Amino acid sequence: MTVNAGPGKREQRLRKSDVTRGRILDAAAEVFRDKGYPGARLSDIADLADTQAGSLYYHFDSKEQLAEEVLAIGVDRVSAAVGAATEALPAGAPFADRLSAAVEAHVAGMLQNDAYSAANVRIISQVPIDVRERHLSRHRHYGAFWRDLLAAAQAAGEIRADVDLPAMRMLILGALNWSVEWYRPGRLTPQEIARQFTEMILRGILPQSKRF
Amino acid sequence: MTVNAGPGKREQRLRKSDVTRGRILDAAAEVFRDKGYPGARLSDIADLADTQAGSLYYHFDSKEQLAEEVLAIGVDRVSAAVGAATEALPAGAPFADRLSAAVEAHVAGMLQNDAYSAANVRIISQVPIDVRERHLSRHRHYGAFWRDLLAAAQAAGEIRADVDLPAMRMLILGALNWSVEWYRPGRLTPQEIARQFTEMILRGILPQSKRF
DNA sequence: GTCTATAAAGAGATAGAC
DNA sequence: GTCTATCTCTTTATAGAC
Repeated sequence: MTVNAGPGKREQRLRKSDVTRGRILDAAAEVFRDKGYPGARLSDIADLADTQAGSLYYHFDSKEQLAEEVLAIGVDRVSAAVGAATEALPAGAPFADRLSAAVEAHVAGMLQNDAYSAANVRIISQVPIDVRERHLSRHRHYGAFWRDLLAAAQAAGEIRADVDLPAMRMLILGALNWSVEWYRPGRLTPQEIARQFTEMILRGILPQSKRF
Repeated sequence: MTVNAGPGKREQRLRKSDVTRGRILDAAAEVFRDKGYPGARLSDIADLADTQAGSLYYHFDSKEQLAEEVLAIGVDRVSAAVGAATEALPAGAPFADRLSAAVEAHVAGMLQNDAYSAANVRIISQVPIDVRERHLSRHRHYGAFWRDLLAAAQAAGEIRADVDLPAMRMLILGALNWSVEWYRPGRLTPQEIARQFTEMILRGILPQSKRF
């Protein structure tokens, strides 16, 4: 990061502009998550960020650009969290542990961290086509993490050979992403949800006696 | 159904009004599925139904009412299809068969039947609160089918006792509903997707040697 | 940098002719 | 029953004061 002479003080000091910009982005993520892209009004975002709709345009060019940044942050954060969680495991850790760590980090991103990752899954299919296209490379990057994780595991004999990996990836990510639609704080915690999901994916739900 | 003297001909004959109304509903389901509730314009729906935006109001009071009927039809149809598929099985059919039939019927509703059920999952979280509340009883009715199916199976020892049933229901329905977001005709057919999902849920993905 | 005011466009909904 | 025209309201975006 380049040193910045700054407005009076030393370097490092956050400019007021950046703070406000961040507050607006946070608000946008929350509103997008709750109302979707077309349903989110700039006035909703401004209200939540304690400013006026017109003032947003000092920091952002358009609603589209706001969505684009929320999308990027959302996938980057969940990607980083999931990557960090799996890389923290010992080198030769079994697939079951890797899956468990990845699932738990992804669920946390959806349900208990900031709103960016949940907003991402909510609005990705609703934003204008050009925004979605510019977002595609980041999206694929995260998809590749899962593809690689599963491919390595199947190659190592840790996933049955007859399991279709794309279907498995969609089952897992679908179940995780859908949690945004139904989860409300109360019964199961995000960690418990992650644990239950991981166990079902690994072992299935049949009792020993019925396994085939 | 009451006999209707009709406009000239005998009873039974579909009135022109009903045909048009149905065409508009079909169009609305498709547009809602593709653009979400706030993103769908009445002009989009009118275009697809080969009529004018203003003409919709002869058949429907408002955009909300249109959404309400699409929601109702969507859940009723998938509910009926899933119910029929499971009831077609022999009386004491094992849980694996019941689950397989239910999953296949639900996936078909999402991916290859008309657009109503897919529209339902796309807009349910986006419609005005009062629409959602009026829809709730139908939604719960379908939810109860799955709750009962899983509860009976666990009571009969066909699902491990330590599986959390609400989590299992959300895993299954999440994976199935999310297919609306990623599926494109091409590689796997809806039937193959259903089969892969069912197998993973029942058996998990570990090879025999790694099972625990 | 942020505000207020307002322009410009788009959406749902209504009116009245046919 | 459907169309065209239009009303009204909302929303994104811009302009200019402070």
